[in-house]
Amino acid sequence: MTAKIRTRFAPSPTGYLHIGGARTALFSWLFARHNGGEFVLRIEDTDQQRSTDESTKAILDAMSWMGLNWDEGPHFQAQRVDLHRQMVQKLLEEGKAYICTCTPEELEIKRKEALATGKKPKYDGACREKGLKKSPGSVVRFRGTDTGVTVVEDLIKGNIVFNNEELDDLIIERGDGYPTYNFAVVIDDAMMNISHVIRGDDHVNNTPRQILMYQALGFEVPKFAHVPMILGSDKTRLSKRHGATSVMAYKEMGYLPEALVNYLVRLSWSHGDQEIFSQKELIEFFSLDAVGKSPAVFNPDKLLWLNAHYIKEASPARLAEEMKPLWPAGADGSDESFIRKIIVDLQPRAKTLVELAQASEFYFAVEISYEAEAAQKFLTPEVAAHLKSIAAAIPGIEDYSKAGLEAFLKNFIEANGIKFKTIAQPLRVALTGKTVSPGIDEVMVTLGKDRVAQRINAAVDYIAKQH
RNA sequence: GGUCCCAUCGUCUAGUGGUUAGGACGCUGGCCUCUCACGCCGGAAACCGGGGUUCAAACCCCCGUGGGACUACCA
Repeated sequence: MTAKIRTRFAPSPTGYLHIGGARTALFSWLFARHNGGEFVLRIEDTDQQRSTDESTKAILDAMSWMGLNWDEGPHFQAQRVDLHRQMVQKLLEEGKAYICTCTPEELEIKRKEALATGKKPKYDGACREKGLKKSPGSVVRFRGTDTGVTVVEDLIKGNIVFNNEELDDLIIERGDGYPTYNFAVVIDDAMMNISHVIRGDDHVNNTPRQILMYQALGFEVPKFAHVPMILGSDKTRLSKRHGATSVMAYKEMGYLPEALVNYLVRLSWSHGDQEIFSQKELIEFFSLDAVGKSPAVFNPDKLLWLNAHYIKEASPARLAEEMKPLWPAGADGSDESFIRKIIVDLQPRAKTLVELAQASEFYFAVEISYEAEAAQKFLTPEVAAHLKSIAAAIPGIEDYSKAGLEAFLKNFIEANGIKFKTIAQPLRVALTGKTVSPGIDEVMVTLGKDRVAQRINAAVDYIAKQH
């Protein structure tokens, strides 16, 4: 029997959850779920300077919002330093690591020199054979090998071969006594029995050194899968310059989590020609075999399209819930059936929840303010009489439904010998103040008899005043 | 500079030796129509270049070119 599949997401709490990190987390989560394995969350907070509790919370919130639930954790790496130090000690005792007293300044000078003379800017091994003892500010380095090769058997990229001589003697314990990332990550992944390390491919160059450490420590080497990065429109690493990169920023802009998830999963992953995936389908279909090797450019337009799709598909009840904090200031959200109708009217037209909220303003308005051009063009004396009689007839309509209203309007134009076009826009402006809105009948049903009659009469008054 | 990775429409991608190179976003023509959306129908749009291998290469190999990552006492 093979060991249980365990994946992890290990963000460092130095900011918000980034789109790229979220996609990596999503793949990791899907892989675990698809295989009936476990997904663990570990916060890599060994950088005491930059890590904050606020960031940790923000990352957890974003994960939850996206529905990426974890089975274990969050573990905090900083709480495990005793363990890390024990392992450092073990390597030291076995001669697989050594003390180094080179200062960052010295190293920086050597690096620059090497670069200037066209040599490799790697650690020169100055302290390697000195057999130094621990001293204030000294660091511990992992002793590498100068011969042989290390091959990374990557589940996405295939085998990658590294010459060991290219690999630095990495610092594994810093001057402040804290472990460095490359060491802590190995210890933690090994001790947490992570079977598959799924992470961004910016880590591939670290992997051979990590493999050497697994071996030095006598740990089993996990499987690796390095997922390609997400790039901005100019094909450089996605950053703020390309727009919002924080997951929660998309929530605030009115995106549904399933839209973001669906969008992100299709970056470097595909399942034939399918574009729309439910979470269930994702878990069913996801496979690392179908993850591509090349980086993907983040395309906000497609994400927006997916969001519009999911808004259309969402149940009005669900949207009513999502919309609660978003309605325009002063809007009365207590009338549930009114809210529901507004949502149904606007659903096919809104690309984001924020857009839906903006488009809803006229429904709630106590008094309609007309767009100047709209009023000038459509609220004219010619249509005043028609509007007046429609307003007068509203209370008497028995079947006040979309169908009933259609019949009423049809009847009305025929009786008056006019085209529907003659009164459509004037009615729209009277009811909404704008020339663009959901269908007249839909708006009338949603607004209800009283508001409709009142608004049309207000328009009639307006016309009288203007002319 | 060194090491490593990558390369099909503008973008996300399907494709694993023989296809009219398919789908999606965006763009665009039309239909629907009370406006705007939605929806439907149609269109333009790609195999980075050069060498091989082969009867046959988008697919395999090599070399270029281009892009990216890493090269910290960050993760």
